[in-house]
Amino acid sequence: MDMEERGHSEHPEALRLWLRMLTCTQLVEKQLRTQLREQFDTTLPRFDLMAQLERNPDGLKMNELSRRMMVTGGNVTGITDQLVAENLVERMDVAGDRRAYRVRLTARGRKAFDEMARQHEAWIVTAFEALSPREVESLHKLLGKVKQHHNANLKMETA
Amino acid sequence: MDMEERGHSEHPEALRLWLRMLTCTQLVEKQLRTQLREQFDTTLPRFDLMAQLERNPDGLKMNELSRRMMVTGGNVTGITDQLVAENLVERMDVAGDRRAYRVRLTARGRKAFDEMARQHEAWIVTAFEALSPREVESLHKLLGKVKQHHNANLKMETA
DNA sequence: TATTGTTATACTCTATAACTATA
DNA sequence: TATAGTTATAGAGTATAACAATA
Repeated sequence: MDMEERGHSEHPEALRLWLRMLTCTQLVEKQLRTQLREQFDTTLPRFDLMAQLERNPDGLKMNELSRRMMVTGGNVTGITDQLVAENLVERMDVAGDRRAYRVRLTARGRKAFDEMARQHEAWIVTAFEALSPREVESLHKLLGKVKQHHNANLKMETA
Repeated sequence: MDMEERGHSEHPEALRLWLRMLTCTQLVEKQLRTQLREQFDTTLPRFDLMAQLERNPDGLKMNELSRRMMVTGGNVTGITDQLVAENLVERMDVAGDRRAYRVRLTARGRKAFDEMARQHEAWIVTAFEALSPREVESLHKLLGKVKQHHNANLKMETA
């Protein structure tokens, strides 16, 4: 039927779960990309970067953006360049460190983002409307365990 | 902290859930890509294609692969070409339709895939080991609702 | 020396559309 | 005309590594 056919034939439960999770994420993500492109002529990474800045009105340094978006620095430079060219974000000097910038939304960027975010939220609500509030909470909690476990493992490797 | 900072400031529950789900998927997927590349010099789409064939020993037509992998036909051609060049899959003629092929694993491909699938399975089991069997089942079921709802919506649009 | 950020580059993945050949 | 598959192209998305400026 779809991606869930992937994997080894023994198909333990964790594998089945992963394939289904991947399918769901891809379904939603594909829809988001299409709609962001069609309705706002933008992309998911651009939306992500602006979303990070919306939550940090004082701006974020490039390396902070890089870490939060989980991509390498060079990519953040590229996306930021685009958004600066469209006057949606701006690079501010950081007092005391002439190497660094603080990137933040412009007034125009904030306005543009608010509009996109409203739509984005509606798309997401629709995508999960089959679940009751309790189920949404339950799913969120279970995924929290997965995430926490992953981060714990990362720390062990780094240490 | 990470991607979950994305989104509108009101952050209804569905949005929080989506951001967490996206984070989890990306964490696992990034790890899979890295390990597939380092240990087997391959990629996720190549692995996906072979996994589809492993579950269909008689092979699949190009358009069937395209649908199951959720990508367009041209891409399947490209990935198949690579795998054919490495003698991991082969294109068989379809009796009665000279336009179509049936793609299937070669003996070498099956052997290579089995090895990868074993590792892949172990990675996935590790990724979800924070969850009890009951929790895995619960997560699987909840995501099933999301998937089903999405497919139901698709059908309505098509009809 | 280490860090911040940029540049340059290359590759994977993807969609679109035009194309060939069969049906 | 419609379908199976390919080709060509363009763009998104990403990682790597070399680099400049500053700490």
